[in-house]
Amino acid sequence: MKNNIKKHNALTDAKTGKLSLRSDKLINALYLLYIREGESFKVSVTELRDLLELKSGKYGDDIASRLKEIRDYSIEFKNVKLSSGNYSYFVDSFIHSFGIERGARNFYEISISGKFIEAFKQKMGYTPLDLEICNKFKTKYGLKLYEMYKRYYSLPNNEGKGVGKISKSREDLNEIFGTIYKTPSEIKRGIDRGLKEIEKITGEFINCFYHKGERVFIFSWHQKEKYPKLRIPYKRIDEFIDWYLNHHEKLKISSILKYKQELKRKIIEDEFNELDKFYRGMLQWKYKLLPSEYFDVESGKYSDFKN
DNA sequence: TCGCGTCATGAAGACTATCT
DNA sequence: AGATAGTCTTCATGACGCGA
Repeated sequence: MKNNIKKHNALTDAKTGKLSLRSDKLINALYLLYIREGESFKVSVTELRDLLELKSGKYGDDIASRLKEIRDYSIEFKNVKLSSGNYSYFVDSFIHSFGIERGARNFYEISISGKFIEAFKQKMGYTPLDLEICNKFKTKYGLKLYEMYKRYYSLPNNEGKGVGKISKSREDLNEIFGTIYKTPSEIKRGIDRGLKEIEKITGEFINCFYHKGERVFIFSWHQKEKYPKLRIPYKRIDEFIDWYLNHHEKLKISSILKYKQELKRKIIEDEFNELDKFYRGMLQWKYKLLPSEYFDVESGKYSDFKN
């Protein structure tokens, strides 16, 4: 079973740093259940234990107290628009309620606050997180930084292709971690521990240094190319497929959708033999451009152009 | 050179996970 | 449950740079 979850960015950003590490992980696990089961569900202690990848043992009391911790941890929202109305101020916590039915000690009845999730969804974007990886973290610095890294991983930036970058002030990081460090060096010690752990667990190396002038920590990392074999700009693919279908001798195609999907896959994997011929044709006839202006002989790739 | 703010560092003690 | 190793927080201290 693969426990991939999409954790909302706001949930990643939420000031959950004040919660203990296991409670933070528990939120991730509960969010997975929420996606799977809806707002209310019953879950066994054993299943939660497995989701948290804890060793076998009795965790009933421990998990119960953490559920209470999350239940009591409220977050403030300002100016949110919910289905129930517009609020200038709104306070809620992730767990709406949880209970243990008499005679069913090993089951929790949990109700997640839909309004809370809805309030979070005011913001854009989701961060895909792998619960199995998240659960390997032993330090909250590692976990919080990893969540941040995954969130910002492919964000475009000015540093040129292949590099991801994000800067955070000491105040930002104190909020993320739930700490009150007064100096960069103090917080850097935690960052270093966290980044070291990320490298150990995922093999991904993230660089971090303190920029004295701007008074921010700058995190940077190498972005792997998403489609290393693709030779034309990604955003031109659909346009090119249409061009190809319109300028190719009539094909007998039973499902145009499936045909397009397969063609796209071939283009991305660079298995489409007529790519150069037809892409050059499109450049020439549709845009009056010569491929020599946009074709890099060394890499065999076409760079993008205006229009 | 004095005062000021900023900072790095060590140390102490609290906390946590894990093993037996 | 107790021991232990590692993590985390906080504080005191002194260094550093900068402008007056």
